[in-house]
Amino acid sequence: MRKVPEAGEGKRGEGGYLGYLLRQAAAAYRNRAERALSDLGLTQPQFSVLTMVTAYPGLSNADVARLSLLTPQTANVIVVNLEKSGAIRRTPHAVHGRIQQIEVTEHGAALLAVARERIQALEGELTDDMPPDEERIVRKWLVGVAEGG
Amino acid sequence: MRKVPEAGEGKRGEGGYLGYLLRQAAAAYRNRAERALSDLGLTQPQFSVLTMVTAYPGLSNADVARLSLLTPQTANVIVVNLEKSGAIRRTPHAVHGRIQQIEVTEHGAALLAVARERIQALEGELTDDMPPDEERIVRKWLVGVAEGG
DNA sequence: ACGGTAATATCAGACCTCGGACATGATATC
DNA sequence: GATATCATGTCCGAGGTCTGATATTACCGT
Repeated sequence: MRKVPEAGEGKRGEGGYLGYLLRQAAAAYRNRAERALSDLGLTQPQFSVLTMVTAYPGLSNADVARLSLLTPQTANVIVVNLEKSGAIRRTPHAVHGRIQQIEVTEHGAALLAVARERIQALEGELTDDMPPDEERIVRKWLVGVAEGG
Repeated sequence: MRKVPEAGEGKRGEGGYLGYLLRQAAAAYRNRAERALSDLGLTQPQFSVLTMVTAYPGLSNADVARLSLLTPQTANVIVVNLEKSGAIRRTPHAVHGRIQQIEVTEHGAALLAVARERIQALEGELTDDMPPDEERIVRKWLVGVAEGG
């Protein structure tokens, strides 16, 4: 056979590109999250938007996009899929004719309650064997990267 | 107006879900990377695969999938797009009739040379104002998450 | 030699994500 | 009041990522 490194090794160990490690870590966590939510028919972004809309009822699609740091198009896809599955409802704004206000349905609230528990369990695994000061360092770094620093 | 948190704030500050922070950090970095490579017609995953194939010529699509921790289908999409743009070439394996071996073209090598510099500049920004021991903590955490721990 | 198992490539469908484009409605400027 | 500007929602296209499914080819045990 050819001499090829092991899966996950090569340039992908702790010495590789940080951007590469970041992408793989995010993909791996996303996989776990979606597997944990698959029987609920929820994806990770849908869980995220559902959480947000529950916390702040009446958001518009554009609001969701801004809060999620997503584009309006992307937010729209997620919102449409959540609406299709009956987790949320959209009604035209009373005053501003063009705005569609988003509300969580009872079905959506029930879904979120179950999903939240599972995600929090996964969250715990992320910091299981890590001292609090290290977790603080990781959080600070992630926020810094997200903000573009 | 309604009382709605600022973009990037709310549950998304340093106190929010780690999984959420991870997803946003990865998305933000990916955006920066793709903007840096956009005039080359390369995406972040394409850069990644191109780097890998350059390091280990003759890989098959299945090899790339294993090394990247991706599914063969996903790897195929990236490889097909790289082939379409002329950065790589696929030739049937001399012995194993079904395997398609991947090679970097001269065009691809030139592309990679330019792209690598830009990505390394971005890499530097990721650790700019961070002491080495913190970087080590972050790297260790990312690898742990990617490995499913 | 044969038949089962594994590996490879690939098709189809779904979702997330972006950039570009456009129409409509709200607001500000003159 | 007319016009410019901006916000909103939405359509289209491209790329990446997954599951599920299928055809072909290589390998191996009997």
